[in-house]
Amino acid sequence: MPKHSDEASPTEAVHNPSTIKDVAERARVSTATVSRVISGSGRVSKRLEQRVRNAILTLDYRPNQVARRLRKRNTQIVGVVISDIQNPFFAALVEGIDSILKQNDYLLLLGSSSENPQREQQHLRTFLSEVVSGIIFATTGEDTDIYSRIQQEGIPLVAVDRKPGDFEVDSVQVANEAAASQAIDHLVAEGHQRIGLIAGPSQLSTAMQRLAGYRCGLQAAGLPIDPDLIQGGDFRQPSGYQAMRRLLELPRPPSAVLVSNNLMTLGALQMIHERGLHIPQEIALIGFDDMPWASSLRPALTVIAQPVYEMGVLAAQLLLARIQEPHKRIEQIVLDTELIVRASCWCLGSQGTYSTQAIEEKL
Amino acid sequence: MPKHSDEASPTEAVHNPSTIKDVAERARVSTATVSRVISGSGRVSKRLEQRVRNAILTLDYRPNQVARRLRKRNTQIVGVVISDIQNPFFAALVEGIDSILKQNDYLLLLGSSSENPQREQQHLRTFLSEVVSGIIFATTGEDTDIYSRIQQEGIPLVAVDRKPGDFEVDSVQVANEAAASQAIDHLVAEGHQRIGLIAGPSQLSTAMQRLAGYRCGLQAAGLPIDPDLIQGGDFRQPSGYQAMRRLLELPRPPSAVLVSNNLMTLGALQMIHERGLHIPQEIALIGFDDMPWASSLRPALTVIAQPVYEMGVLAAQLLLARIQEPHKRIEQIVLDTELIVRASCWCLGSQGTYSTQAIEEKL
DNA sequence: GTGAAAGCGCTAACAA
DNA sequence: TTGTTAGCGCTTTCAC
Repeated sequence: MPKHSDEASPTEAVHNPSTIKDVAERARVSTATVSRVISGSGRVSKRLEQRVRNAILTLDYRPNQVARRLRKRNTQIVGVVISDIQNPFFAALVEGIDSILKQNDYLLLLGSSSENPQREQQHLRTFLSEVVSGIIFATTGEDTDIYSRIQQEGIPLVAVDRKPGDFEVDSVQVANEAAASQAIDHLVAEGHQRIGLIAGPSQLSTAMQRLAGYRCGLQAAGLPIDPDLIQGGDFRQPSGYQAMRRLLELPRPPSAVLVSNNLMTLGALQMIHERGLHIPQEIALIGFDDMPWASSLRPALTVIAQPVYEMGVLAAQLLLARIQEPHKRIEQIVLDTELIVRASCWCLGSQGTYSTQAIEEKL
Repeated sequence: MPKHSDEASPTEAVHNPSTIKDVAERARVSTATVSRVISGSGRVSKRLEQRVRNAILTLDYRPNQVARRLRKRNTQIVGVVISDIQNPFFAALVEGIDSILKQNDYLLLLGSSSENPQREQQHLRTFLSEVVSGIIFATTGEDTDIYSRIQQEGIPLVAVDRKPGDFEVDSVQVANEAAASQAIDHLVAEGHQRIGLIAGPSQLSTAMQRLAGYRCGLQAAGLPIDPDLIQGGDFRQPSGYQAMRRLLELPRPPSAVLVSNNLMTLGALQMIHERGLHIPQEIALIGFDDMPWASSLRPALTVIAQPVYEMGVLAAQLLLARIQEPHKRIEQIVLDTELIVRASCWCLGSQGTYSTQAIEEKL
């Protein structure tokens, strides 16, 4: 008697993966039952369930996510646009996001904008075409239009790291202004009077907030704000190099410099080394973002550490929460930074009296 | 007379994106025609095409990729498994891959294995469920079984950076052995006699090839191979730190060390600084992989630079070629590295007689 | 508890 | 050149 209608070659299957129908036939049940077993929803008798599981195993069946996604309302895909995955900051951010998404069986689709609004838009369009369940973005800072349009279409959105201007979204960022002003405080306490800033592009909230913090810190210390001491960059390495050059070529160069992001710090270091200047004796340095290499430098770099990974985690959690509950109140999370004092920010005056070793990060 | 059967509210659409059917109705054509216009395949009269394009514009229609993917044979998704996106090496690799995929309208799905075969397998299963068109992988080095199974299912595969043992696949890697032995040659030429190696995990082809190159280089110079001078690491930063410690604590420590990868170099540097040793006078150093921070170090780091981005590009091209032509001959690409001599590898004897500036990378 | 059947949005035969 | 139609593999009413 027929065991089961095992049409087609049973073991020879070369390419076509088995489908839910194959499983159903082999287990002598309907596809609906197979689906129920897989998803765990709906009651299925032990007996049938076992038959289905066996069939799945012997056929090495893997549900086709593409088909499932088409059928279901929620695609379980999240789009993430950042500026550059080669920047360790964003790499860590993405890992944080991914850890949460993975836990919740979401897929992460990544797009790099290279700080180019056009590319950013293109990625967003791709995401919409992929019918993502939500989007996390570090805006390039130009138009908030596209975001509000996306939001109006009912697609959950979370801004991370940077805040788009006047636009109301769930967001996770860092207390940039406080961070920068704290760094200035520290430098002032070390005796520095002429403190330079390598600033970032004006369309980025982070850059502007850090600039504000710099100003604020100087004012609090009763120090003048000398526009010459503020040199702009674009958050990339070469611009840090150039900006540091301009600072060093000033008639009265600064004795300490705060750099607004990690890549520009690298550039600034290069310039300092090229000039043969000694850190921190001739020029003290504080950078934004702690990086794996910061403590391998000599002298080790004092940095404003951001809880990057955590930002990613929170952003993802915020997004998932919004997906679950589209009309919940908007949340704006602001995280604190930590000034990690290493060796690059002493100043001549206080040298020796100040033990950086003691304060050294307890990593 | 009816302009067109514009059922449902025209402008109020809140969430549901418009479908190909909406476009078809608005343009008073069949969905097939719309499809033809979108894909550019099949002849469509100018008149209808214009109507369709108008409809697409006014409805802000975006094709649903999920549906399209289900229907088409080729999903145009490529899965990529690497060990860690936070490692700049892999970040650059992924960018290289992505650049080609993007050009060809492929989507990149990323998975990090963290050098954990289990996680690698899990990502591969995900890829299969997503019905990817192909997979690019930097193997964790354990089982080649799963890969041959995937290959047998007819899914194109490309190995990148690392080669899985005895398994025949398209691959892109670097001439690791030659690279390491070249570095040793250089150190020997600088007068070093005791040269240490911080090696990598034995299951990775890259680590083994670099070890072989180290041995080969010493032998070529007629130097003995002292097992004490070979300290193992796991390609992560802390293990480089530990390994360097073991080397420095040797009764007769090395005067120069070659480190098998970038992260361990960072760890090694930390240890060297902690001991207050001077590079290169007291210990010379050459690292694998050039990194943005390598030239911001003081002294700038001598490295074996790998054409990482290019590796990614080639891997992606190989994969696309294999997708197009599944039965073409297997290609194994091996790229050359470049020893970039900076300041970390002089030795006392030759100091001053050797101009690293001149050889400095012409970046 | 289980199955039949409709259909997610799209493409690709096949007709006309 | 254009339209009709049949699914891609899955989930989900809706009956039984």
